[in-house]
Amino acid sequence: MKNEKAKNDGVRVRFAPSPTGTIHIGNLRTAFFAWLFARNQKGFFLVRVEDTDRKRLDEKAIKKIFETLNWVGLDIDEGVHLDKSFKISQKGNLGPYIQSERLEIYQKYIQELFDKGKAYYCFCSAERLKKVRERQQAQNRPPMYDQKCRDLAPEKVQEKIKNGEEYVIRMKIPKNEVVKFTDKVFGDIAVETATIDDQILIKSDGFPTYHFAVVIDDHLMKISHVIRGEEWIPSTPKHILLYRFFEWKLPKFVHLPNVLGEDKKKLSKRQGDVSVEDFEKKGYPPEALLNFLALLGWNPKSNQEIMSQKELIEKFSIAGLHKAGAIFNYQKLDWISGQYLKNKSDEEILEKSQCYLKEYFEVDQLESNDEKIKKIIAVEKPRIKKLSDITENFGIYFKNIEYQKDLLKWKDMGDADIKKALETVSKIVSEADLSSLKIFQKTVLASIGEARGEHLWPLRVALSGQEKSASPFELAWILGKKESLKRIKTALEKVN
RNA sequence: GGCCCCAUCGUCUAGUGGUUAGGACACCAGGUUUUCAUCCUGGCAACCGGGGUUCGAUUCCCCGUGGGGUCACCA
Repeated sequence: MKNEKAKNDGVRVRFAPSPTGTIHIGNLRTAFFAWLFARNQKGFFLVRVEDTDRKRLDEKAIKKIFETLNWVGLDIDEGVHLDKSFKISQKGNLGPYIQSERLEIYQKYIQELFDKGKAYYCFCSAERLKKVRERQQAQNRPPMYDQKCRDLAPEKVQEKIKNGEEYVIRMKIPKNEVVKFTDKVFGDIAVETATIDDQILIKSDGFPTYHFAVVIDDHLMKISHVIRGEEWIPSTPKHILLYRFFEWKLPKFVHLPNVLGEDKKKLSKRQGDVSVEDFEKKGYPPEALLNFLALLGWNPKSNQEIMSQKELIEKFSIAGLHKAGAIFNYQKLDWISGQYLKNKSDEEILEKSQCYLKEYFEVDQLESNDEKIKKIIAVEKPRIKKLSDITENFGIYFKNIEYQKDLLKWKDMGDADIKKALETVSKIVSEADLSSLKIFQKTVLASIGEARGEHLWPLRVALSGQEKSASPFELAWILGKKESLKRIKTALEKVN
């Protein structure tokens, strides 16, 4: 092993995705912060799969989730991951790390709760529960379980079970207590138990709910810091009560402020692309996405915003976390992404753009245009924000261009002036060496002397047909002498 | 509705009991020997409101307002 540095066993954090869909951009941020914290502290980053919702389970989701994790490059120390042959596998001594494989464990601990008188069977039907809630809401009271089964006589319970009645197992929330805890981000939080529902721990299908499984697993897997979204703050007291019932040591709680959409609501599908896959498809470099995400709700206490992963790890600290929710700003993402792209080699961009190129070209076209595409990348690089932008201007280079004659006009030039300018540049191009962009540019500039705009503008329009484009030198360099001369000729025909 | 949380430029944020309230994105203007992009320079732009504590509050406390989250056999 290369990593001979001793790890800090005191810091163990986990990312616990649910295989009900793809990874949400907000979840990725949570995972990234957990990962940064683990790496900063030389601790452990684990991944656990929370697949206790059998109804919403999506078999394909698991694979996708781990492919996404792979794409962004968050390496794990323990738990579930994709092995070298891209198969889902697990590593570590405290497994299994997939909750559906831990059912006996939950059984054991629910029994302990029964023994301690902290849990009870509940036979209430879903319909009854719904009615109770509706009645409460009609009275403007908080919807809560009315505790009908909480004090059922043991004989009665046995009888119902014997009769095959369906049941769930609920936790007995103590009455008239105040649960207090200190969140590393939000500070002290206190909640009265009277406002906490008798939470279901085991569902009628025998699977645990999140609230139960998360406490058992976090404890058994020696999680030191529970890092998750702020939407979990209201249920944290339930978890704390469970820790108390079991007499287990509490982990530290680190709740992260939400990532919001433009409407200031928790980012969701309604606001556009929220799946990490969407950003991958658009060609945002993963490092750029991560860099952007890191800046949402956290700041490095310096003015530097573009940071390598190494710098991010060095600078990360929970103290730098902000409390207020942060709106996801696409313009800033684009700027950061553009910064990363600008610093990439042409070769890397070419390699990573293959999927977009294949979308644009037939296979044989792709090969024959190889040299030209490389030149386009060199020229368009500072113009793109994400890799999928690369084919956006391909029309100029690979298709016939169309434009109005007037576009050729620079300032107050007349047709005769344009004609003269085009004839001049045509001659220059026909005699120039186009193999080197630099030399070509020098040659042209030297030939036209002071009269730049009146030569370069018509030339550029003749070559691009666009109001905005790369420089005429770059265009000619990409198009080649033959095509360039042909386009200039076409332009001349317009003014003749 | 109950409970919980939050509040600095449009957005992401820094910051302090006394500052010209700082940076970044976006936007605007100028420059970078034609346009666009890149790059550089400059500009616009914020402490939610009311009380209190204090010599002095954007900062500390209270109330209000606004926003958000949560109250499932989903996580």
